[in-house]
Parts: sequence; C-alpha cells; structure tokens
Amino acid sequence: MNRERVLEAAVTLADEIGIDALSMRRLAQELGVVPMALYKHVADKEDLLDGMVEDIVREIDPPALDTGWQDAIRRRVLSARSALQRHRWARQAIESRIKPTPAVLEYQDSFAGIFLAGGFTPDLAHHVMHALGGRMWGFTQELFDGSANPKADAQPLASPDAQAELFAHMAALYPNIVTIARATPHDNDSVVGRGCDDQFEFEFALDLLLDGFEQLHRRGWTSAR
Amino acid sequence: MNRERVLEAAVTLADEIGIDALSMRRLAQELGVVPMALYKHVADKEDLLDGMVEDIVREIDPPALDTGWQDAIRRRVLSARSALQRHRWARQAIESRIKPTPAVLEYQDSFAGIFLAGGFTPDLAHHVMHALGGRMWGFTQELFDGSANPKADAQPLASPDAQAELFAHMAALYPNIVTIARATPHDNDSVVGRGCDDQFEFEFALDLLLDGFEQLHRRGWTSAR
DNA sequence: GGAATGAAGTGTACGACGTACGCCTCTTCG
DNA sequence: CGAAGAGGCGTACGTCGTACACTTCATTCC
Repeated sequence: MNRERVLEAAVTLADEIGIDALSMRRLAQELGVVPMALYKHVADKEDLLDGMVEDIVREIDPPALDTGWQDAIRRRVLSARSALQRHRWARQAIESRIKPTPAVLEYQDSFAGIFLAGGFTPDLAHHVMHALGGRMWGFTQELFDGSANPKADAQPLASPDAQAELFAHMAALYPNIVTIARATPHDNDSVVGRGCDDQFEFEFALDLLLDGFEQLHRRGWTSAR
Repeated sequence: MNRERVLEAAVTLADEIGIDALSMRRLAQELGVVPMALYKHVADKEDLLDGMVEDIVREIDPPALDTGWQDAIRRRVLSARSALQRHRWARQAIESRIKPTPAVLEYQDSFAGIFLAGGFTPDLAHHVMHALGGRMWGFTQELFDGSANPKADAQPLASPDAQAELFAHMAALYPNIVTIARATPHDNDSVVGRGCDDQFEFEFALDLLLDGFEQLHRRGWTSAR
C-alpha cells in the first residue's frame, strides 16, 4: 500500500458514498486496514483531500495547441467540467481547499499560458481569470442543486391536489420565479425543481464571458491603475 | 430565550470564531445554557445554519426602484456583497445549504422581478440569473482566499534569501503565473499571495456580464429550443 | 551472520462532536 | 388547586480525527 493506492481508493469511495460520508475510518475499512495505518501515507485528512483534488485535476485534458485562445479555453473548461461531473463531490472538495497544490498551480499556469499566448496582456489575463472564477473549474455556483448530495432524493411526490395548492402558494409568494419557471420546459414535475439544462446554462455564461474577453482584448483594454 | 436570540448569537459567534468552529456546544456555552436547550428553538444544526443564512439574506438592501434594471441589479449585488463581507463565513454557509428557505426565495424572486420589469423575457431572465450564479450573492468562487479561514495567518515570512529562492522556483515551474503576478501591483510580499483587489475583480466580472446581458436583451436574444 | 535501522501496520485512548431520550421546573389557565 | 405544556437540564450513545506507543519485518552495514 502506498499514497497512490490510498488516494485512488478514497476517490472511488467518495464517488460511491459522497464526500461527507468519507471518513478515515471508513476508508481504512475499505482498504482492509486499521484507521491509523492511513497516517503513514497521508499527513491528515486535509492532506488526503488535497491529494484527491490533485488526482481529479490531473484528469483534465491538457490544453489544445492547434487552435485560437478562445477555443482552447473553451475546450479546457469543458474538459474540467466533465471531470467534475464524473466526481460529484469534487466541487465541494475543491472549494474547501485552502492552499494551492502543485497540480492545481500547474493547471492555473497552463490556463494563464493560453491567454498570454493568445496575445493578452498579463494585466488583462489576470482579470479575465478572476472573472472566470469557478467556471475555470467547470462549475458554476449552483445553489441548491441536490445532485451533489445523495440524500436529496426525490420525495414521495404529493398528490395532484396538494401539488396544485403548492403551486398557487408559490405563485402568490414568488410570482416572478413562477413566471420564469413557466417559461422553461418543465420536464420535471416540481415548480422549484430543476427543469434546467445545466450544461446549457454553463455554456451560456461561459460564452458570454469569452465573448466579453474577446472584445476587451481587441480594444486593447487595460486596467487604469 | 427564543429562536431569534439563538440565531443572533450564532451569527455573532460565527463572526468571531468562524463557521467551522461553531458547534452546538460552543453556542450553548455562549448563551449560558446547556447544549440540549438549543434544540427547543432549532430542529438541528442544519436548521440553525438555514436560519443564520436567512438572517444574512435579510440584511441585503431591497432593490432600488428609481433606476434601470442594470443599475438596480448592480446595486443589489454589491449590497449582497457587502453583507457577505461583514460575515465571512456566510459564503461557505450559503454554499452548503441544500433547500431554499423563504428569505432566499424572496431574494431570488425580487431579483427576477428586476429583470422582468426591465423588459427581459422570462427565458432570458432565467439564463442570465444562472449566468450570474454565485455573483448574485456577492461572491465569486475565489480559490484559496485564506480570508475566509482564520487559521490562514500570515506565516513567519521567510528570509530574503529563501524568498528569492522560492521566487526562482516558482518562476521555473509556473512561468505564466509569475508573469501575471509581476504585472499586478504587489502590495503584498509573497508571489502567490493576494496582491489582488478583490472588489475590483468582482466588479470587473459583474460589469462584463451585465454588459453582455444588455446586448442580448437589445438583440432580442432567445434560446433556440 | 547478526545487529542496527527505519518504514509500515496495529492497538488503545482521548477529546471533540451532534443529538436521542427522559426528567424537572416553572408559567398559564380552567 | 390541579392539569398541561413549554423551556431548560443531565445523561448517554455513537461517530469522528488523530496522538502516542507498540510490533513486525525487510534492508543495510559491519
């Protein structure tokens, strides 16, 4: 057993039971070993999580070299997104990290490299990377997306009557939300439920930003310091 | 003692010691009461956190009525931002919520209302709200901003020699990051440290998005469904 | 060949944590 | 006055991360 095996087991275990249910004890059990044995390969739980994030980041495709910056960024981000979708816990794990680790720095560096190679000034490259924010990692901050949390199972689905009443209630309290919800295809049954196409929303915002970047770039934008 | 007092105490305690250090036991102690007493006013810890988030959301200014949508949104978002800056733990707390609560729904509803009143179709309003994502709450997903975590104190600050060596090391491994870091004013001493003006970055991205929204709106953009 | 070394795994134990469950002590009201 | 219910208390259980001291056991060096 070595660090690699521990991290690998942790990743697949987190895939199965979620990051909150992942404990040192549970992981040790999975590896057929006593809990304290893990500490020979991992400094503490924080270090374990750091390592897990590193593993995920390394799953992201390297940047494409044969295209313009805009396409390269776009592809890279979408690759990151698909990695994060293979491991639903990863968003939360990434957000909880406090110190950058080598793989993460490397990722950010190559990201910066794409912009610089595309002719961006370091100044502009800096700001656009901030603007991308979490989107650089393939996620937006979606509030209340139960998908990340396994215990957000679909509840028993109330009777049609109760559902109609709930709807009326919502419409009275939150008319604008209901207006918007009505305008979106509701494959799902609930009013508040996610009838949204996450991928579409993600690309919508991403492209909006990328186009904005392109305009600033063309205009030779610079921060007035 | 009542729910209100409990929530209020929880909020100020979290302001002081951070959200991770906030335990039911610690909170009870602060209120001069035995831990189990809290459970008469709060269903469980999740409920406590829900309530705390509600309190914070209610601190956000109501929308301005005498301006265009763009200004109204901008002001509201910046108001949310300042609320979240008064309570550093709030971002993490918000992100950890799983079910929307009334104050949160109300906030989102009034947000939607601004777009709709500004002439946005429900379709476009829907997508732009997704695009704002966490920015609607006044934060971007800043990775590794130790500010949220009190234990990320400035470390002893290595000797100039060691610092130069670290710098050379960074430059070798992460040339692009260093290039960018060099181009930004480094009030701070560390290479990786935050020499960034968070407020500027936030508004940069916000305005980029708002301008993008405006263009889509003018062009009568609609999702091709 | 035998002792020293060090890495890998074990066992026990401690101090947190959230909270179930039952009890007590008031206030309120008929 | 007596019943009821609300608010606070005490104890206890199971879980967590991990400190610390121990046993193995393979490798290395004389």
